[in-house]
Amino acid sequence: MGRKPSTKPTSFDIAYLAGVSQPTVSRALRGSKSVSLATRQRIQEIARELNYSVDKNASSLRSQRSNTIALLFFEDPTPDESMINPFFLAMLGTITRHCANRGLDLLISFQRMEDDWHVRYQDSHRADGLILLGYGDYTLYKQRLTELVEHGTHFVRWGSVGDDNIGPTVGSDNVGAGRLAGEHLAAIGRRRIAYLGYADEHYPEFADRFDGLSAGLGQHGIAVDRALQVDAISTEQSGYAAARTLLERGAPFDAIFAASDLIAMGAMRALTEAGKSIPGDVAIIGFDDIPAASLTNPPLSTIMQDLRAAGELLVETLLGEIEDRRMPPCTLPARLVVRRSSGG
Amino acid sequence: MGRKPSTKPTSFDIAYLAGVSQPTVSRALRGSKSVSLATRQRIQEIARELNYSVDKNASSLRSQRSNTIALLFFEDPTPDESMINPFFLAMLGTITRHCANRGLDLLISFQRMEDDWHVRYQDSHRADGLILLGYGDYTLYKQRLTELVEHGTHFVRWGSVGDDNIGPTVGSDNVGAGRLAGEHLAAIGRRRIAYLGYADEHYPEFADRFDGLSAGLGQHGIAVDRALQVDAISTEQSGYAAARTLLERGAPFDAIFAASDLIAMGAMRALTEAGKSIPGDVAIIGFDDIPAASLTNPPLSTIMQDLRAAGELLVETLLGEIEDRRMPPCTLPARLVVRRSSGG
DNA sequence: TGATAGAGGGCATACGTATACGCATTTTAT
DNA sequence: ATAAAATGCGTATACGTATGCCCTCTATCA
Repeated sequence: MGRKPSTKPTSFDIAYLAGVSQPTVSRALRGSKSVSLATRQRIQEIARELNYSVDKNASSLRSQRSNTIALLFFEDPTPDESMINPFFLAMLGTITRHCANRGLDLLISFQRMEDDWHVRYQDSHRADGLILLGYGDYTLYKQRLTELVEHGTHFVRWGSVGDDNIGPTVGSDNVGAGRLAGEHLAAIGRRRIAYLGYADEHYPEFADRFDGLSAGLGQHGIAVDRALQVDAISTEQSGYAAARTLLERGAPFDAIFAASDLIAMGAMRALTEAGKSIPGDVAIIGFDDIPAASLTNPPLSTIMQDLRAAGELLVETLLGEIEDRRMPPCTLPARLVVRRSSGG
Repeated sequence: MGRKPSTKPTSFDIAYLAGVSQPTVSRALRGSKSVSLATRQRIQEIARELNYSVDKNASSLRSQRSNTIALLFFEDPTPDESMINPFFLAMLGTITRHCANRGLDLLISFQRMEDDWHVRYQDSHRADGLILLGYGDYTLYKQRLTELVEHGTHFVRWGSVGDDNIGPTVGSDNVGAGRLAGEHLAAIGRRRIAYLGYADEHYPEFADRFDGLSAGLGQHGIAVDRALQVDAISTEQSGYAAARTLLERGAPFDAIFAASDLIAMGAMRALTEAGKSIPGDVAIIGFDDIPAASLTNPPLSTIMQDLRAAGELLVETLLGEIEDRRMPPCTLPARLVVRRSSGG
């Protein structure tokens, strides 16, 4: 049945019909001022009639610009290979949308850390730049980032915004967000606050959140007890394990600030199993506001990041890198969402 | 022939170093048998040393094949624009992975139904074909699919596999899955089974599930009461509304089969508000096994589709279209996952 | 021995667009 | 009035690869 009857029209076909040269067609379709308005309109009209569309490969080859960016995930390997942190999946939505607004195509890959991202994407001219997402062990991928910088690859990453960033970085104000959590927990009368999540250089974002928590509690005269901090990465399993460790340590606590919602959800499971009531015995606050956060029992208080702004800023920052107009580092505000898990 | 080491190496540079012609380099790198093994290896070695990578644009332009496919979402507009059904997000994972295995790049867009997909992707040679995902109103996008077919666009869609498919379609055995649900509910002693979800041509997958349910119940001598069927689309809000409608109708029921997990979750909220116990008063089964399904209270029984096979089959079927070796339609088996919401 | 085939690789060219440059023809400035 | 600048467009070419065709050389076979 219905095969393409005629061959795809080119700019030469349009040129012929319009009685001009091919370069004029090219200029007209890109809206160049050096083609008279009348000619431009005539050409665009013909293009529309022919259902013409610019060949992306030829265009990119000639202009050395693909108007495409690649989105890559940089996460610690998990047992369930195909699981991506829901938070980043949500960010995917805002990124695709903003790319569409800017006329960019988006290439995505869920492959874990690879040696040759720059080769696979930038060097082959598939993409003009990369967006790197994920909560991964920073000490592990620092090296890789350094290589990207040295190679001159254009990229931007989501992470902790600080002075020692390797490459341009976009992220939330994790310290401020941690402070919000601390102040809220203090305000509802909690005094012995546990923190589940790494608090060191392996996960700088988590460390920032911990620092913010300390600061927030400090304002209320509460000191953080290091015995109430347990390392965890951003998975439900890890959160569960961390909470069990916390319980086994025996030090009393009446609240938990988890470095991510997945951790918080794992902790809730452990607490429930241990017969603790939430928020009666232990108030809990998570981080990210993933869709599942409002479905837990009780619904989880959490920190909501500005996904929309994040997506836009990532894309804009990357475009800045590509077009050689570096943007100043900046950090996005986050909001506290109080639900029942912290006695809202 | 002095080449500046600073600029990106081309196949000519390699040819010069290897003392052969550029076409030979091209052949060697693609593993052509018409280049001797020795020459091939020498060329590949040089390419590695130079960190050479084939220019994707030039390659695609010349060969008229981009080795890229585009993934597009076809869903009913929701108030929250950036939300994509979690089920399809999960499928995204298996699709990206299989694309990677096949050496394909994946372009994604969350834009809703557009008029010019074929123009934007296939006609411009950005992609060799399209994958269409989403639970959308079939009567609305039928027309669009027909246009794609007439235009000769290569695509495959996820949906209800039947005889009257417009374009190649891949999907689960929705009828069989519905039957599983029906048999299970009958087996645990339920007799008055409600169905939440469209059951007509607007949502053929949902209709298949309903038909399967009827068949499954029929085997146990139970007839479905049309008064216990309420239309719903795949959102939590719609599920909530449908359950409220069901309650208001007043007809007694002791089980609900929801056409999707989101619908089921909305229904659970409505039932809980109405003071019904789950599964005591009403057993519930959903469909999709989204991550949140195991987090509800009680955990939701559901139908698990084979996401891995789905991703692979979508990609392979599309490749079949592109390479002009059409694959026979086939349907994927689904499993029942019993959790507490159906008294497991 | 001459005809033949296959292996290995070069030559020329096409893919479709964008852009530096040049050249008339106007318009503006002097 | 004339030089200078602007307008509007054509000419020529480059982007980097893949492929059809042809040639050479050796091995094979009758």
